[in-house]
Amino acid sequence: MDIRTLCLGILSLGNATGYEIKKLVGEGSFSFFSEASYGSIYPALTKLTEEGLIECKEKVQSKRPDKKIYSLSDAGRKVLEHSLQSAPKPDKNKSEFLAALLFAEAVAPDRIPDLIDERIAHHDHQIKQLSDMRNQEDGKASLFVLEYGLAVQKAARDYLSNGKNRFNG
Amino acid sequence: MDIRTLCLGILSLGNATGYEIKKLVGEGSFSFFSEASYGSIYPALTKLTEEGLIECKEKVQSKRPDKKIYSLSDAGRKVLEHSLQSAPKPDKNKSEFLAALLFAEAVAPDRIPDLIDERIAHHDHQIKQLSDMRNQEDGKASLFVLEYGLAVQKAARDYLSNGKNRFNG
DNA sequence: AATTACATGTAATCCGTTACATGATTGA
DNA sequence: TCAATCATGTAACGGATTACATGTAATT
Repeated sequence: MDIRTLCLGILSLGNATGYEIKKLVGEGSFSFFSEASYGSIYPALTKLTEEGLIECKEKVQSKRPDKKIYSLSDAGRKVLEHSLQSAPKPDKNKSEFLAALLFAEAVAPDRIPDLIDERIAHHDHQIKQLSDMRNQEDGKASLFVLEYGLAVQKAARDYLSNGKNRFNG
Repeated sequence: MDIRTLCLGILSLGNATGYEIKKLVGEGSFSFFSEASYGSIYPALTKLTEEGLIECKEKVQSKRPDKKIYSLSDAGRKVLEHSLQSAPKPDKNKSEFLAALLFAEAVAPDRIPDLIDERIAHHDHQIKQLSDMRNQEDGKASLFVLEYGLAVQKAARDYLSNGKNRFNG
């Protein structure tokens, strides 16, 4: 999924500014399965507007910088709908943790228990974040996706805490 | 983790050619948490050799193209060891499936059950692959990582099959 | 007093994939 | 006979991040 479709999709859930989109993919409900930086979001929004797939309303603010609130147009909705007809491409998961764990066996085995403990803490943190978000989610799919994330995080944490003793002795 | 560290790490587990490294990250035990193409692997191996972090033995073959078998040098081992001391960077997970699921609610809700069924089939396939690999794994960490993958895949599949009915009615 | 949040945008740079180039051998 | 496997490598291209540029206001 390219950045353009990502923007269309996020806007299908509600109007937003570039800044807000960045927050969503950087820390919010999208952050555990997507990512993007300002350097890709802003140009994408400009281009989508030129193409008529989204619309832009400028909102002048006094105590804050002016905003550009984007919304999905009918044309954009159709394009998004069309994109969703084809099968999603397989996930891309890059995990330095798993790589480090694997490589540590040969060159730094003492490091493994720490690596796992830090990871468990990390999962706990993620689980807490997602749990907190759950109370704020609205849509069915939105909740479903968030709980998918929760289920995966919990499984990972449980696997690690049950299995870490393999490296203690 | 950059491509260089990835190569060092893979070579820490055993000697390999560029071709074999590509197979490992593309289909093998690494494929579910890492990725790389020939276009990045071969130049990386050349450069690591120039830097003395890996060594290269050319093996002339008659019925097959000649091979370059790479192995980790002592210097390379130290560099790898050092890399593993710092905390691994957080995972990067890109899932078109989750994005599609989320976006489908607004523009193509009828598509959701299919999306989920295809995903369950995909998880089943992955689980089978990983289970098959499990019997061939050797190292402790190698098995541990593979089973981590299995645990996560199973949790995802179970979550989806238990929850998909939310979108049927 | 200093940092974070708000808010947008561009240019340089990095990094990696895709496509190209080559060619024998084996299995379907 | 045709596709896939084995095997290495480069060049063009694309896409995204990082850093830069700017400035107010709220928070710590």
